[in-house]
Amino acid sequence: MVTSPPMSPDLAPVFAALGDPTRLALIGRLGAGPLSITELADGLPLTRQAVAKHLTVMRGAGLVEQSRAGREARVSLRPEALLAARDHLALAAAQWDSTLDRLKRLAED
Amino acid sequence: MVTSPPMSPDLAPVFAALGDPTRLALIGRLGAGPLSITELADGLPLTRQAVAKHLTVMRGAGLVEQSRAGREARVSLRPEALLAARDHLALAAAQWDSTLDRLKRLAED
DNA sequence: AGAATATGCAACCAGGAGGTTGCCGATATG
DNA sequence: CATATCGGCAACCTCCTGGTTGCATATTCT
Repeated sequence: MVTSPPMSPDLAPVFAALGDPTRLALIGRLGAGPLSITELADGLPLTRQAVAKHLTVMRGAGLVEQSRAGREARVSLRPEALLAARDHLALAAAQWDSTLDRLKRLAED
Repeated sequence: MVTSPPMSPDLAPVFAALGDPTRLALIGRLGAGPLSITELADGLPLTRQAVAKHLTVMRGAGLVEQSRAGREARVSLRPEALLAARDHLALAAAQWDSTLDRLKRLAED
C-alpha cells in the first residue's frame, strides 16, 4: 500500500523559486562561486533591483544565502534545499513509477 | 572545470508547475492511480474548473496526461518529467556541492 | 572631505495566475 | 425521451509577481 503523501507542501516555495528562467540563470552563475549582487546582475538584461528581488525569493526558499562584506553583499548557494528537493522528487518519482508500472501490468492482462 | 549552465531553462515550467501546493496535492492524489477531474476536485476546497486549470498547467509541463473515457477524462501521471527534473537537480546539486566544498577548503587555509 | 560604488527601500505599473460563476455540448441513466 | 452528470469554454475579478525608477544610506577610494 502506497499511502504516503509523496511530497510535503513545504517544498512548494523551493520549486516555485526554481520555476523562473531568470532565477535558474542566477543559480547557474552562482555555481562557480559566491558573487556580489551587481556582479550577478551585470550580464543580465535586468536591473540590479530586479535581481535583488529574485534573491529575496530565493533566500526565502533557502536556495541562497547572503552575507555582508563591507559595502557589498556576498551571495552564495545553499545546496541543502536543492538536495532535499531532489530527494523528495526521487522518492515520489520512484513511487509513481512503481504504481504506474503495476497499473500498466494489470492493463496488459 | 565546471563550465556551468547547470540547468536548462526548459525545466522552468516543470518546477513552476510543482511550485504550487494545490498542484502538489493533486499530484499526491494521482499517485494512487488515474482519476477523473471531478474525482480529483472532490475533496478539495476548489471548483472543478480551478482543478481543470491546474491540470492544463501540469499537462503543459508534461507532468500529467489526459485521455477520454466516455464522458469522463482520465488523468494520469507521467513520471518522465519528474525523473528528468530529479536528474538535473541531482547533477546541479553535485556540482555545487563540490564547488562549495572546494571553496570551503580554500577558506579554511 | 568629496566622489564614486554597492546596497536597500518604497512607490508604482502591467500582466499573469488562481479562482469564481454561468453556460453549453456530450454522454450515461431512469 | 428526459434528466442528471462530466467536461470544456469564456468572461470576469483580485492579488501576486516581475520589472521599473527614484532616492537614501553606507562604504571605499583619492
